[in-house]
Amino acid sequence: MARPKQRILSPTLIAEAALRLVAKHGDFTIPGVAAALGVHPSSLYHHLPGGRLAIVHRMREELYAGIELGAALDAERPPLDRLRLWMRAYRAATARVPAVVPVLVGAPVEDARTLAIYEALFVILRDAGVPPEQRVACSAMIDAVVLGSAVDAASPVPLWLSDGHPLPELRSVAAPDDDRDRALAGFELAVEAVVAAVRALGTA
Amino acid sequence: MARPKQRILSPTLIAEAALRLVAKHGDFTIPGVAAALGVHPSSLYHHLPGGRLAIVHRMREELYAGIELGAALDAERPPLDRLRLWMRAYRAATARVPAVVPVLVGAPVEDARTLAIYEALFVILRDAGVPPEQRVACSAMIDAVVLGSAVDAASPVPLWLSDGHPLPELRSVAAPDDDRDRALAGFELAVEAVVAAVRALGTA
DNA sequence: ACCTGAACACCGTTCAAGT
DNA sequence: ACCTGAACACCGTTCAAGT
Repeated sequence: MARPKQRILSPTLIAEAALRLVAKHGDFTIPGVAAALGVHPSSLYHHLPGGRLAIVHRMREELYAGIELGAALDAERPPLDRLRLWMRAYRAATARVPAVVPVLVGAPVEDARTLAIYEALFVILRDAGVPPEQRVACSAMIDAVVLGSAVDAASPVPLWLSDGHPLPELRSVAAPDDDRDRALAGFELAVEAVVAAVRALGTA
Repeated sequence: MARPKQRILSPTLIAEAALRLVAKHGDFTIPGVAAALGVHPSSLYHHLPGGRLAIVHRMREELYAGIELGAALDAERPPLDRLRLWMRAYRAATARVPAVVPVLVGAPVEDARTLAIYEALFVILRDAGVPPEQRVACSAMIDAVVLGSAVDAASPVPLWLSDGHPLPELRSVAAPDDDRDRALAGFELAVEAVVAAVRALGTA
């Protein structure tokens, strides 16, 4: 059975399997992905010769494939509205598999799909009047807020809050936060903070 | 030479060696740390029985040992001023070894030193009038901004900006940004955005 | 073209053995 | 108490061999 009758692998299948593993265990391994697909580890290299890094690239592409930029690209809308839409869409896509963020951080953005998303952000920043020299720093801030919020929404109460520490203020907030809505509220708060910062940059 | 005349290892030495490796190569390994200290990998386990995770905990502690909270704890000062000081101190400490952020993200905060830093943040948020249910989300936002900025300040121009992509807005900002000052300006911008958000939360 | 199976270098961890 | 050295399970990757 050296060669099967019909294809049993593809870059997409590999990336999806890896995403499932990350969603379940917080990380993935080559043998793990292979096992999930009923195949030997070395088989993966025929479809993604770049090895582990190539898989990570594909995971990002897969994750952001479903993103709906639509209205965020509409030049008729006010730029700050488009910024809100962009942040929400990006966050929602990330929040589907929040555990993937630490995995993605290790690899640079290279795929066309994700680059197009950032291109849209830079168009928005331009239209909002942000000076060119500030746009990279600005996008980094936005990135941090969006990815940070996505991770936060999925993580349970931080460990340092869960048992009796001698730090009164940390303890006092330990009780709540099983709530998904609250994380979302935190995100919307951050969105408005970012919008205010961008507005300030655009009018200065 | 099964046992040396005088101690050649300690948790602090191990953590410092690991930090140096991360600063240089972006990551560390147990054999790497051992080699840097002129010792065998298994020796490390006598000082940090928790293995790799314990080393990461110690690295965080070491990194934040030098942090100067001072004025950020001064109850006389306006809370929002203290928030600014807190963010700058936290960011400066992180920026000493920015490459460590991806390593730290993988391990929960458990050491007393770092917990005390977060305790201070929660005191500031309380004094600023942020309702208890919002404080965790709020601290996550602040975390994302601070750590994101620290990483950003040390990374070169993003890869996706460095060569000719067919994405005009991304290309148009490719030129600048060898500058450390600009990243700092981006951070100060983020600080003011966060301060505005916290102020809004505190007065609502 | 596509999967197997053996092989290699490497990492994290354990543990008996030395002093 | 503290370091050695051998050992084990595991991971990422390569490559000749099969169909």
